[in-house]
Amino acid sequence: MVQRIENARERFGKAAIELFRTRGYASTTVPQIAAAAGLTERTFFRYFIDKPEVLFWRANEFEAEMVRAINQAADAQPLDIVIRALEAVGCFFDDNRADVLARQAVVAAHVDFQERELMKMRSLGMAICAALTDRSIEGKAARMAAETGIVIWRVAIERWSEDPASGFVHHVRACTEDLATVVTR
Amino acid sequence: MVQRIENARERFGKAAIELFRTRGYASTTVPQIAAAAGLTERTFFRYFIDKPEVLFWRANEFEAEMVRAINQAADAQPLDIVIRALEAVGCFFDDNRADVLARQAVVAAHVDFQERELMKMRSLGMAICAALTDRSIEGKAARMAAETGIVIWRVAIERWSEDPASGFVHHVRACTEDLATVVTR
DNA sequence: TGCCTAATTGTCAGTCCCTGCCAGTACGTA
DNA sequence: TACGTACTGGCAGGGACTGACAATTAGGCA
Repeated sequence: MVQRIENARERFGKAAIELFRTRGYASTTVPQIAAAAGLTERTFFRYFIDKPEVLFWRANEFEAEMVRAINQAADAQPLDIVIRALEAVGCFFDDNRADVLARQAVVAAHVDFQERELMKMRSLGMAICAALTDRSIEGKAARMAAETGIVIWRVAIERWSEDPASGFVHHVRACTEDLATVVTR
Repeated sequence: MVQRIENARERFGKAAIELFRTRGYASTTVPQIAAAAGLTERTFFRYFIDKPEVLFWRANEFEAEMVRAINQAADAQPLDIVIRALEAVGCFFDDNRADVLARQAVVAAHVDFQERELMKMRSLGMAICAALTDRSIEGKAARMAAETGIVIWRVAIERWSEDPASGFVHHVRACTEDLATVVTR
């Protein structure tokens, strides 16, 4: 009766995004997701701390990649290190454009997901800041570079979503330019 | 038996922050908050869309003040307009330091509140961006100035909380300096 | 082969958040 | 008086989430 399931996390994730897309977030219950994945509600809550987390567990892996990219980057000004790391990791978007857009559509349609996405962004910013200070970059500069990097990241993703022609790196650089223009006056 | 209550929102708010502070967020139930406020659970959910919102309903008033300050500001570069508005509105912090710190301690201690705070920040950023474009500031510059303003705002509040000596405006200006240093390299 | 342990899943009961619905009360207006 | 509007209480119920315990599987070891 009880048998071990391979890739339970992925199965929950795929079932959830499909149900959220077709029926909406609020009218999809956790038991429904579990049934579609061939598991139970109780098991769902063993893999995810709550309902929205089912769409965000990959973000943790992404954060680790960003930290690794910062550690491996050549010495430079703080913000340049962050931007290079963004460019290095961001190729994922160009390679998986369809999946990313589908997930973004679901996230954009439900407040619960937007809240969670903001928390992941915050976590990413703190991780970037910590990685910079580990490179013996002064605290205030590290913090500002991390926060600025998150802003560039967010706006670049937004523009990239609406522009099928240009790659992600292009938008990162364009955003950096716009930011510099606004800040230096 | 049923009598109209004056300032129900404020009563809920005060009762909630006191209970959250003493017993913690998770172990404080909505019926407990309602009882402490002399009202019922059902009425609580008529004033607040959910449990965390009881600590954030003032943020909406604050956002309106920011928009007003931007509308009334003299012509200048986009980011300067935002920063002047922050300085104009931010005196509230110096005037209510004790209350602000008490509320911040509760928010910092519970994830639910941090999520909600990030959403309010996002909403504030969008409102600032809209107010700037209403002043016929170009879209990309408005967006970047708004996002940058939010970063300055967040970091300035953080530093202000830990520094009883300096006023809020001082930290806004210091953050702006740090940001310019990081961006211009 | 058989036993033991750890890890995973299912089952069940229970708490809390939040909502819909109906009834009761206060207040203003005609 | 009659009526409408706004506010509140009470009750029932669904859905999110947790704790405790049982059942199954996988793997190590004698």
